[in-house]
Amino acid sequence: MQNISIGTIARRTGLAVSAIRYYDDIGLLQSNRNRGGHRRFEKSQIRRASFILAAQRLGFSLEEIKSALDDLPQARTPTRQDWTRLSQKFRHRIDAQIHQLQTLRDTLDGCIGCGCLSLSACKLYNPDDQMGHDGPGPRKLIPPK
Amino acid sequence: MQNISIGTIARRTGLAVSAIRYYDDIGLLQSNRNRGGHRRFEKSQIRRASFILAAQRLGFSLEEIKSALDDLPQARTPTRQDWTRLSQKFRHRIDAQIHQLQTLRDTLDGCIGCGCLSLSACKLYNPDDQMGHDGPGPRKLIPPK
DNA sequence: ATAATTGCTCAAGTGAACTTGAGATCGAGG
DNA sequence: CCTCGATCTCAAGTTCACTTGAGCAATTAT
Repeated sequence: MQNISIGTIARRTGLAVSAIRYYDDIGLLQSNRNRGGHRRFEKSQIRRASFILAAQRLGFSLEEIKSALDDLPQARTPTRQDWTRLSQKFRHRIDAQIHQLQTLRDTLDGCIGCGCLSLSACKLYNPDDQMGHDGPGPRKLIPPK
Repeated sequence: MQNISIGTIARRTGLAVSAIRYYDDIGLLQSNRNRGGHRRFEKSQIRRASFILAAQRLGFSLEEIKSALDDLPQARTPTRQDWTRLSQKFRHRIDAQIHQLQTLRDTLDGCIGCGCLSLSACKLYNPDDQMGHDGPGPRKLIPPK
């Protein structure tokens, strides 16, 4: 019910105003308009925006983040419990990523020992036997599991 | 001294032929031309290409990878020692990344407990007090330390 | 009441890392 | 020798996640 401006969201989250507008356009954030046509956000959108930032840091694409946020109730303002549930999923993702990196590190240790770096069979280079990829554009850093 | 074709490099590394050409164009890989104008690669370029793939998985940009590879001797074909040195730097990077994620995870644990997810002061959302960023384009996943 | 600031839209641009397509040539197998 | 697949070049297209700019309207501060 609190009506806050796009500038306030920007200040509170560190996002650029243009980015917030973009998120609004693609439906990642929700806003209403006042009579003058300016966006008015509910306070809970700050939390949402911050979540987006945190999720990006973990390698989620906006698309993925959007579908994660779809878990939240749209009818009512999400409770702390709703967020905790989401955060816990998040934690699993972090754990998975740490695990991936550890595997990579161990494999690299092996490679340093064995000098196999040139072999295309090396696990370091073929981590998932999933080398071909799916179209143009930048490659994803750590492939969405 | 071994002359291998672009297709062979592709098969051995899993890279698309077009990607290899691209890497060649930007100087990430080196090739000579035969009389017909076709690229001929030395075998050591396979190792180089594989390294590029592995480094990408860790979040290095091609620019960064290029400068890392500049450590290798250009005069002679890199020895195993040369590669081991490079790989060890690599290992540090992995360790750093794991560490970053662990910090994030611990912070998240704290957040779940304290319910602070909405606060812009939360460390999870302001991991580096470095929220403003530097231009257009996709955000980097895990910012280059 | 008037500045100064903030916000609006819409189209176009950006950077990374490639891919796609057209049209032509090269080279290995039969 | 001929053919078919591999390669070539060059320009243009693609995706993501935004930013920039122009031109104008609404809000807020004085």
